[in-house]
Amino acid sequence: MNAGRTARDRARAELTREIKDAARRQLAAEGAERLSLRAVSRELGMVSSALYRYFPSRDDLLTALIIDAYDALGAKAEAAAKDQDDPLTAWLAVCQAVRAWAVAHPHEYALIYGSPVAGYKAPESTIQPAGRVAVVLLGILSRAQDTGVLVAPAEAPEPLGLLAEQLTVFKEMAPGVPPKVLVRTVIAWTQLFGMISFELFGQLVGTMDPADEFFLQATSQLADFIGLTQELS
Amino acid sequence: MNAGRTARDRARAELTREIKDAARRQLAAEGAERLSLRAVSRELGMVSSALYRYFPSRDDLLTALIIDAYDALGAKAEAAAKDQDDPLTAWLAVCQAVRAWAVAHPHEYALIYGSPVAGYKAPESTIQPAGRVAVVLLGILSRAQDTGVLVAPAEAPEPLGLLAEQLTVFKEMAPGVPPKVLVRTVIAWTQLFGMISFELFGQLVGTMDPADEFFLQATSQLADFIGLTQELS
DNA sequence: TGTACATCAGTGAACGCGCGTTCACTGATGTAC
DNA sequence: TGTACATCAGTGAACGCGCGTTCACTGATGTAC
Repeated sequence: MNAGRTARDRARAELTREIKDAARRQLAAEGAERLSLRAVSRELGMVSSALYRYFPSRDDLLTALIIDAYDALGAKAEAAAKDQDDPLTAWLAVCQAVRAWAVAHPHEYALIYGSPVAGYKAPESTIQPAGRVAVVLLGILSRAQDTGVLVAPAEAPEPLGLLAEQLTVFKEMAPGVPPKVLVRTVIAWTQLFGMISFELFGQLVGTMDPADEFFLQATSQLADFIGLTQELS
Repeated sequence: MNAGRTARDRARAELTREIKDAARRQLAAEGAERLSLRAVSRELGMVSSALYRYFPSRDDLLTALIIDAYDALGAKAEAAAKDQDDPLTAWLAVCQAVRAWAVAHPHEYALIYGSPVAGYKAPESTIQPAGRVAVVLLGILSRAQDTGVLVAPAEAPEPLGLLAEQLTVFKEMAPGVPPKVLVRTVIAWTQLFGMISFELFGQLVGTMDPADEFFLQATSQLADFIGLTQELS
């Protein structure tokens, strides 16, 4: 049926996609700061004002790219988690998947996890896609808890006060997981992206570069840190 | 005497400083991408071409700002370390100092630890200042080793292969510290900046923001992770 | 101490560039009857 | 099925802006004798 989908609608959807693709190519080549509507329109053989039929401003195009980037990364993370039954293996697979995507799309990674773009204020619509990787990680924890392979480290301190309150969101997403493990998960989460940022932004050059072994070692130790143990088979 | 220091020399040194200060103010207000020679010259009441007597290009001005930022941060870290005898306390103090500087100078932080500036290639002269914080952290480890408060965690795996080789640089800077502790130190190092970047770049909004307690908790656990124990008094 | 020359700082105009956004327009596509 | 009107996509010109960098210049500061 395709109810109500006219040729115009289809053309519009396709061109919207083409614009985003061209913008993404520029992003990959030049970085977010250099992304310009005029250059995108040039690549598409259109006049620059025509883009305003599709995106009301440069910022809106940026927002679309940001959401797409979060979604692309989130999808990779979700796929990696789904392929693995064992939580520990899943954890490592997700970390690898996140890094692999980042290495393959450094400018898109920088767009979402690097310094904020000058003069750009991320709208609310980016919040949900931004959380997808965290949701995946918490899901793994939750599963580990259910299957009994999550062994809360005895030496981890119990979070108190504000810190305990701030965990509320995570508690709902990973019910049953002890608060002290949740704190460590947040630590591991920041660690994961910290390493990737250091690698991509050149801080490891001269030391841990290439970072493959270091990354594997670090994410393994992190899994241990949060209490993910080997499945008893 | 001031041998050979003419009035011209002094004027030159002062104006160079004023240019950098004005540039830093713009950096703080607008971010690195928006930093422009013309705006700097305007603020100083000079004509834009006059700046070329001081910096041969915009990139050279950027390089100067980058080096200054690394040096400012490095100085804070060194000062924090020097004020503390106990390695564990020193570790926490350095982490706090690094974060405090970053929070106070978010755009300078972004300049050195955020996404690379488009079209800018950092020259070699930035490498040494960039390493100062790492040197401080390794120094603390070294001191802890000497005073016997460094207890290498039994469960930490021994690094092998490439990873072990990549530690060479660190081994020289912290002689005697076991390789497996060095690996964890690098992990902690990336963790430190990962958390700060997440905080400054807005990834913690809605969860761990404000991050004071989380940061303190995380850096404490990191100290434990690398094997820094309480001084026996 | 005084003079002649060299060095340097800052000026002002110009070059050539790219950008985001607006606006009145033409022609094609869609909708209601 | 055909017609009348409304909606939309894309054009082309223009506005107003800011940028980095070059260059020939004038006047002040420094140096050698």
